[in-house]
Amino acid sequence: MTVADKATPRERYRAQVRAEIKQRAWDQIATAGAPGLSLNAIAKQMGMSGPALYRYFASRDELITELVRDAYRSLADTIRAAAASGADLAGLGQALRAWALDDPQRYFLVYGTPVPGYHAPDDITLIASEIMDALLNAAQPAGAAADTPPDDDPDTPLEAHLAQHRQWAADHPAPPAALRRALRFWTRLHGILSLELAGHFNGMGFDPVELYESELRHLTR
Amino acid sequence: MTVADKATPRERYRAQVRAEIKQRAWDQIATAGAPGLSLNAIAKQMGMSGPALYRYFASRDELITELVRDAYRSLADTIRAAAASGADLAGLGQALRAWALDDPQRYFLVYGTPVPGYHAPDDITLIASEIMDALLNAAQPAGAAADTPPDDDPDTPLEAHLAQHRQWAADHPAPPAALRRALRFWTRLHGILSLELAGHFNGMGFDPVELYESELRHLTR
DNA sequence: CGCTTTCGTTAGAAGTTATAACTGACCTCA
DNA sequence: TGAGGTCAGTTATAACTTCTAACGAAAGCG
Repeated sequence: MTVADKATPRERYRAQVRAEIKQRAWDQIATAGAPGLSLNAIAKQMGMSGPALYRYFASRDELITELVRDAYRSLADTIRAAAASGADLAGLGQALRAWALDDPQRYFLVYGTPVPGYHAPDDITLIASEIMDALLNAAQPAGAAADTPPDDDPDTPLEAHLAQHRQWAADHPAPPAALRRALRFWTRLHGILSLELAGHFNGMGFDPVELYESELRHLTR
Repeated sequence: MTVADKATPRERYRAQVRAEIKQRAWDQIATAGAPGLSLNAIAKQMGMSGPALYRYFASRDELITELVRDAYRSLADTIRAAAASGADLAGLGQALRAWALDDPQRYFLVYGTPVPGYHAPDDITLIASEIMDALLNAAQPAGAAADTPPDDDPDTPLEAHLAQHRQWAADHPAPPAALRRALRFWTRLHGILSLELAGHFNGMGFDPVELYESELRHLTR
């Protein structure tokens, strides 16, 4: 019994139409990118005339914001699910890559070029910090200081800085080394994924997955 | 004596108008991003009516492609200039960061979200490989195998793969270790810059430059 | 059954890119 | 110096886009 079943017929219909709009929006974005999204085209595809869509989304921006929210939510769920099934940092890396390759434009909706004026709603930044939280959890291994610390490249100046500037991890007990590790995980993997999905490796001849795996090895050694 | 001086008055005028169009296009992109670029608005700003611009650029896409080309050219020149003045890999990293921060939207024009259908002209990919070349030069230190190899994190599987898949560096004598180093330089620094310029570090409290410098230290240690 | 809410419609305003046809100025060349 | 061609910029127009306003009709609720 899903949520939709519990609502009035009108609400069910409304939810269904909204879902179809979003689905077709995803299709358009996948083939033409976010700037190629056209409300009019969606309406025509659905057999209704332009302005009808404004009953469901106040503006084109609101629709896109909704898609961004869903993309963030999807990524957060993917990461959390991987973490819940016992994946270590390397496992999270694999999950992240699979999620990115599954729908490149969805990845770019989250991590792509921002519109200068745009400011994400609070609930989206909340999801972002949820992702960060999962990363921080995985960044401090189970037997933390017990056995020989299998650390990747430590960096005292950076850790000193992070120790004093950790608003983003204020409510997380991770030590500076884990903060550093989580940040590197994020930035390094995003660097590869972003360039790969944008096609900057095309024609170079090597397989990006080798580079990705190599970075994962170093991050978790 | 610049190129403009040698041309006919008509060509000089034409070049000047083209330059002014591009300048205003940059201004628009800086404040509204690439999707916010409007040919009509530029024409009005310049005191002429819409279609006049089509004498100078065949389409909006052609104008943007021209801007992308200039952005690539600017980056390549910046990197080459740094390399020519004796900068090592870390120095190139500093130059790259300065260039990116100087005009974030210009950076995104090169490394931002791609339009799915778009394929860059050959001369642009040529500039890209020119950048890669400068990176490869700096990635193999002066006294390469002479003294104790001050290597960052080696990775045999990755280097083995790169040794056999080096089309992108076919005409460059750099050893696999240098290929790996150049690739990591590129992807890691882009990862940080991309997230920083997109504002993903906003409100986290730490200074991205610390992370950037830390990565540079590890890449060049 | 009647009232109200909501959905979808058409009409229209204000934009956009881009093309076609025309005018007028400049530049070259005889 | 005059004639012709080239080229810049114009207006008009088509085909789009987002989005608002006003209206009709259908569906749900008391």
